[in-house]
Amino acid sequence: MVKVPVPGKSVRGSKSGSPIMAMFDLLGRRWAMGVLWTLSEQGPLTFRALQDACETISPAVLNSRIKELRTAGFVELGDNGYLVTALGAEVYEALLPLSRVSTAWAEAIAQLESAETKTTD
Amino acid sequence: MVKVPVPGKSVRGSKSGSPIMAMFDLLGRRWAMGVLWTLSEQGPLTFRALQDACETISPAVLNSRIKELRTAGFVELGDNGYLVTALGAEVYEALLPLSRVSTAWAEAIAQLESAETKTTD
DNA sequence: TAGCACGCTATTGAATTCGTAGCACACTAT
DNA sequence: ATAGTGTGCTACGAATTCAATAGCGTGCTA
Repeated sequence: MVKVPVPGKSVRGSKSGSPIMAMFDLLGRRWAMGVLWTLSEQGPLTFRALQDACETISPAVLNSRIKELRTAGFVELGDNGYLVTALGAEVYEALLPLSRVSTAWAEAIAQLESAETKTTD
Repeated sequence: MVKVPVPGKSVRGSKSGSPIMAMFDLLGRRWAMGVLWTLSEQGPLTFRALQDACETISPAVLNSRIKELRTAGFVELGDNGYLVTALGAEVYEALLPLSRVSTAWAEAIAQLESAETKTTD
């Protein structure tokens, strides 16, 4: 039995189960976004290939996340391994802006650190 | 001492600390996205107001998330309570597409359930 | 001095995650 | 048939994280 957040049911952050809060509950778990991201970028991957791609994920957690993402309808198991569904691809697309911001974030931090080195310019 | 993922350092999913993986590590924690979302939508909120807005978050976790989000530079404490920074606002904007997808997701699930009721149309 | 609201911490127990080992199954080559 | 390999996946104990509640220290008001 897997406990997966579903929009419409009570989830963390919303007793009414507003879709965005259900999404946050589902994706706000360790590795959830990373697995979806990796699977979207590196095409169909077997369980072990996916595990390798995630570098440090344990099979237990990977299995949990896969079950959750499959229940949510974001991921499915094909002949060549796991792959994202059409809906999962949409989620991936929705994550792209976050990637852009993360780059800006990294640059902001890099500047902060170089500023520290020269005692605040 | 707070352990916050930072792009460039080793984070979950990437030893090299790729920005997106650092972002996933930071936002992929319980309530992280929910707090940022709530704060972005409901303007400056005091600690307790924010806690109420999140319905079921405990002060310990809220405090942790706030510290992490402040360290990341997404949130700051102003005169009228906590509010998102410019960078935090960008993250919120980047989360908007996810909100749209979550609605589509909710509709897909609603259809699945009504389909179940009438034994697959 | 007694309330009260603020941000926040301490504590204890539950839930989640981690890391490792290994199972059951299928396919292949010997 | 038997050994080897790769598959998805599970079990287990330890470590980490989270939850729920109580309460601290401060500043304000009366």
